[in-house]
Amino acid sequence: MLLYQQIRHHLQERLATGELQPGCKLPSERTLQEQFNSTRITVREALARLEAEGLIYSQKRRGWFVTPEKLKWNPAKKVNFNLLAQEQEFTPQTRIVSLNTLLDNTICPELGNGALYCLSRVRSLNERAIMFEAIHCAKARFVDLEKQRLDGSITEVMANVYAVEISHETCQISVTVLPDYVAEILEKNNGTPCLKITRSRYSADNDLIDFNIEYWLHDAIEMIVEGH
Amino acid sequence: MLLYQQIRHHLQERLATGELQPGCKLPSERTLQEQFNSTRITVREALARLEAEGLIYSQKRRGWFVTPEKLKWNPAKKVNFNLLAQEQEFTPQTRIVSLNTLLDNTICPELGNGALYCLSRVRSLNERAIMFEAIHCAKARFVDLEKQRLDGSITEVMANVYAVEISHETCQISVTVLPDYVAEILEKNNGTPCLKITRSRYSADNDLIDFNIEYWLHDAIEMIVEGH
DNA sequence: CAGTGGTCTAGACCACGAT
DNA sequence: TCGTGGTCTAGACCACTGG
Repeated sequence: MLLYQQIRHHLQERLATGELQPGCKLPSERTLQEQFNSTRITVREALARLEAEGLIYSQKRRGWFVTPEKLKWNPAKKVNFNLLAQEQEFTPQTRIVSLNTLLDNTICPELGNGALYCLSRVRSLNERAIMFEAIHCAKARFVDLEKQRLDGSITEVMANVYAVEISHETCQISVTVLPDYVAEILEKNNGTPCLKITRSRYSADNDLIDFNIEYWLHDAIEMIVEGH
Repeated sequence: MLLYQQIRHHLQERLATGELQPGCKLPSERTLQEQFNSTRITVREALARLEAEGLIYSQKRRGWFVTPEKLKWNPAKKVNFNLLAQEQEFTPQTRIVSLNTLLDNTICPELGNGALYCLSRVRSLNERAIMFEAIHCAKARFVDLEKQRLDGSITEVMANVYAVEISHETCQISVTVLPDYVAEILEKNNGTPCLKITRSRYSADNDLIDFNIEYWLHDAIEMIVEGH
């Protein structure tokens, strides 16, 4: 039996029995190294696999932790992140990273030639940052967006303030790694796996209203999809 | 700039310019090591990140290769793998791994107490194995399933031979790693990231017809989801 | 300040693939 | 048989965290 597999299985067992509870800190790499008469490289081989599996995650230079419950999410339904999280007994939080104006639209031709807003936010569950998103919409359509509350549901701001209703959307979902600048913002190592979701949202008459890019930590979300 | 980042960016660039074409083999780890005056550990650090990103993949002890195009797939639609693949100009293939009878159903209580069939298959695109699935259904409902063609659409066999129509389904989708036995079958290293999809399919009167577990290589699939 | 994880060196042996 | 990737050793220095 391979050494890193032994370490991996040892930790898996301690996770399965509940000896290591969600959120709690694992022994340090050097402790594990001694315990298994091995080296840090080999220990990290095991940890990397557990991380890919979604069982543990690292906080930069702080240590390794047991992954909390995943948020269950149905991408086909209009989501309100805060409500969804609360239903599942998480404490959600949204932090605004920036609101920029892009003078020339190179992101999404469908949104026209005019200037765009780009709203970047980080969302957390129980103090753990799990998602970064960049929301793009036409500045002309949402004048003075910066004067609105932007840490809640954008869908609701669009509906209530600008009378723009979202009727349907298309998502593309793939598995990749956080772009380096996103990893920085989420305080993750570069190369951290994630789900990338790009989302185009339309009005009833098929006008593109906004175009969003989301990066979810791969171990923080589980999708539910219902087919006809 | 970190050394493994330099190596990573160097390869990313060669991928972006098309110098390294989909399917083609990368230089060996030892070649890269010399080229960057580094060590294999560091080179592999870069390769691991490119793999997580979905840009390259490894074939066990054969080398590293550029990832081909992804299959685009809408999980909310009834899929026929072969048709879907052909539409996107792949050559699909299905290999039957095993058809077992499970005498006591510990997999899925909803399928009743009776014996279950468990059909395991591997699906490939252009000779690359990209998915493993285990299909579970009640033996009593699909007697002599082993006498049917099982390398095509099971949905069609159910409809045409057994007059059982699937009306709707629920999927759960998460990111994890291949279980070790699946990694073996797909000839991947253990710890390879994947999309895990569990799928429950029902008849119009809400009878559970089958319960399936699928493991897709994370770099082989992109999902499209449409929301109301 | 001590301890942590992140990065890196310079080797080694093995099983397996290609030839 | 030779080259490949897979695993492993025994160290090192650094940046950062936490007390």
